[in-house]
Amino acid sequence: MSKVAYIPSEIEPKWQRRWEEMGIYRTQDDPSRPKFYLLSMFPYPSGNLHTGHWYAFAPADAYARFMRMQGHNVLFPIGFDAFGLPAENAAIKRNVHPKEWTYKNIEHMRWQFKRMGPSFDWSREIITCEPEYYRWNQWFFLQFYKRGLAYREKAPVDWCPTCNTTLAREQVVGEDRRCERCDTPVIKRELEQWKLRITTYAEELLNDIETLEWPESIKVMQRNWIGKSRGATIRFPVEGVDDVIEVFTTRPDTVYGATFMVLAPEHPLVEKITTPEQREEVEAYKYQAARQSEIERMSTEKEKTGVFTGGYAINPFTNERIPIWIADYVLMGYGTGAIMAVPSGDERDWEFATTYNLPIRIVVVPPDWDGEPLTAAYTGPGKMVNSGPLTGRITLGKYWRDEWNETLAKEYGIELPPEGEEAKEAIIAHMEAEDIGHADVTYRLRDWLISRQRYWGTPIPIVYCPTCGTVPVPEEELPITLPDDVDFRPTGESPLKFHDEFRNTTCPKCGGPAERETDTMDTFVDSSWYQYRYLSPHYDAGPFDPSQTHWLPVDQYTGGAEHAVMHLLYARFWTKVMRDMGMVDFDEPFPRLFSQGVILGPDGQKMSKSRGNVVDPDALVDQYGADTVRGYLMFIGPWNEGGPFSTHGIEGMYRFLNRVWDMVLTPPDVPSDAPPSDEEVRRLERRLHQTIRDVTNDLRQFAFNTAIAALMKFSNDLRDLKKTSVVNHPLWRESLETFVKLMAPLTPHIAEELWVRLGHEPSVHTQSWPTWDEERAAEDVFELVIQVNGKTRDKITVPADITEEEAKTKALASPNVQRHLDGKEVKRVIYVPGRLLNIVAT
RNA sequence: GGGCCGGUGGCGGAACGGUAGACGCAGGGGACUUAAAAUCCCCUGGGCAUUUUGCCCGUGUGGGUUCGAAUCCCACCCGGCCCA
Repeated sequence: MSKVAYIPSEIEPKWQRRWEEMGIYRTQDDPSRPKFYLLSMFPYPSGNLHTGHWYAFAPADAYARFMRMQGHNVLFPIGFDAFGLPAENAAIKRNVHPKEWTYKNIEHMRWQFKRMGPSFDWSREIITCEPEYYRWNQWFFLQFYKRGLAYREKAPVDWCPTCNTTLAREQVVGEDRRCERCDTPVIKRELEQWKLRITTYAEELLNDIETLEWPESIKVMQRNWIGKSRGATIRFPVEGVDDVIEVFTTRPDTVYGATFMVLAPEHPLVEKITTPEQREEVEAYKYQAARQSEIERMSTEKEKTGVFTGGYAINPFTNERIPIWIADYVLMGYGTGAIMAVPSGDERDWEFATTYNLPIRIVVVPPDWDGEPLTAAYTGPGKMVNSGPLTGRITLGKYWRDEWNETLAKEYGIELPPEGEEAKEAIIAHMEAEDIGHADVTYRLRDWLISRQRYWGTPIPIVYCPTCGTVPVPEEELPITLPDDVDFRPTGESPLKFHDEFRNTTCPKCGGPAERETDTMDTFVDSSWYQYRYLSPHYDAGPFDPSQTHWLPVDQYTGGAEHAVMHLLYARFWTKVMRDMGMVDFDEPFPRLFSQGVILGPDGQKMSKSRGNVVDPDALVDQYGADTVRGYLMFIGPWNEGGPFSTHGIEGMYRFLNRVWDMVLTPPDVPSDAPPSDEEVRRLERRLHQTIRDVTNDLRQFAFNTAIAALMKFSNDLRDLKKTSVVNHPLWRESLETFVKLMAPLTPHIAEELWVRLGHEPSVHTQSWPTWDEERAAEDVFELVIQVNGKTRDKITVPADITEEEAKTKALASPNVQRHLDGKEVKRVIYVPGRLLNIVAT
């Protein structure tokens, strides 16, 4: 008997071509089926679709195919996040135009994608560097501007004095923060920058997190990133200067312990306050602080440094003179850029006070305080001391009334004071009455700085006119297109700055000569709304066709955890603004998010060229075919966990597909007149229905690994049964066909080929998903585990419908059970139907 | 320092509070072959005992809850990620 060999390189390209010709993945409106919008984060066109991309897209594709077979009208689009720095670096280093570089990469990646056999609707492809796409970035910018959500202000940026340009964060390298191009130490510089007012939505962005079906870890990251703090803003008069320092504190209750103040080095009042004697020292400190990143400045590991300005403030509660210092652990961008320092109630202030010998006054003591001096800051709840009218009150410390619970009460031995009596509540009421300060909330979240001094991005549609000032470009003039004929300078400065034709324009308002903004937009703008563009990628009357909104919102979003904060937060913000503009009627763009894990090299380390552990999917496709690669990646383990790629393990998947091929196509070696036994038919039927059930339930929850295991197990059973006369029963063929349908989402090419070779018309992918019958899946017997005192002493096969009484009788009849019960008295018997019987005896 | 996630055979990993180790890899034995590869069949957590029936240990560590814990609770150790 001749066997047909499984040769993926012959069947895969064939089906990829046929599917495209047949247009089976072209998504059309179809009110008869429930819609399902599945989106995977689109890739940056780096030029190579690596294993990580496969790990992101292959399982997502399997899910798309599964949902389609389950009767959904699935929208599963793809595109490229095509603006960004690498293209520009290639231009500078290798003298290729960013556009050329980008499109060549896209072309190659399309080819790589198609070899994976994904069911993308390519007709909806979007490329963000196309004017027809970024035109709408500009349009959105203008709407934001109109609504006061886009504004320009001076903002500190990393600046390289040699290259004479600002640097993106990733271009600043090393611990001592040098320019990646010329190795010059980078400094902070103030530049006029465009920002989007995401902070307006801080509270909503925070509150709506709880409505999202997202991985808990990502939700936590977003909450932390937004970083809401409750407290109070207090005004401290400055001695000898007609000015006040506003501070935000989360611990207004400790104000009587404020023994000095600290300003951020960039604080505008520093100039005014600094005395002539201190000036030189202050200036030197400001310079070195400007060189550090915020992460370094905020690090608790780092020793606290600072200098005295020579100035004094008045504590409005104690009327004491307290010295004003500057220190880099205070950031200008957070709160008011100034703090009241309470060493006894804040760890960093304690450290600073100790270093510079500043006074420490205890104002809160633990409930069980023994009167000994404290050796560290105490931030917990306790009793107020040395605090004027607050003395003797209870403070909840860093907690607020609504965060307080019994566990905390027990832990600290503190009873919740009546409303308004707690120290923080009392002092806030007092300062509001005296007009010294007020209750306040701050967020760690800052406005989104979108200006980039780069060429390869969306031009910001603004014109600067000497007469009219800042003028938005009228919508009808969009898009402002990027000129192609630009010179890239080795200094890295944006070529737009030197492109006269682009830069020089006329004022839309007065018609006089004016200059265009030459900054371009952060590429996170492109990805903040791309999910809407897929609805109508070439629509030219708006970002998307309003008649297509029935697809929204995205039903399932998938992507890597590296976008947990920035992209996902910006996209949420964008959608909320669009909602307020009346463009969409929901609050969240991605109600459900699945975050895939990271695929590691065979050594368990992150894949990288330097480690030499990179697995090349193209080579694997050549060797085993795409189905094997897809199947293996899904089989490794839970999708959200990632894991090491085993070059041995993939062999197992290849062998499995070969066995399936052989099982379906090689005729059984059983006489065709042998009658099948009822028992064998029943066994086949049971396993068939169990497998449909298991695979379906697994795929529903992205458990691709166990879905494949269930298929493997069934194929093992089928190959056993193939040796029996059950192959002469019609159920045999039905089982093979069902098997092929069940594997279709996971390994689409081999499934299609087998489907057709079984005598059907293509495509298996348009078939409906098999259903199971719980009764047919049911076992008629099970193995009853008999335990004595929780230890398994026997296992007996019993009918599924055995009664508790019968089970007990049989259990007690077991010799091994009797042996273990010898001399003991049976106290009780626990019976778990279908599982076990536990005899408790003493 | 805080938060989140994880720790199960030689390896990747399974396991509604109910037989720990499904499925696969690697390994061992056998069949087929002149031989090898491929393929097929069997075995494979550790230990003890053994003719079988069997017994003990075992899911990072130590406690707890429970008839019963990989699973729930507490403390700790280790690894990863995020925030400081």
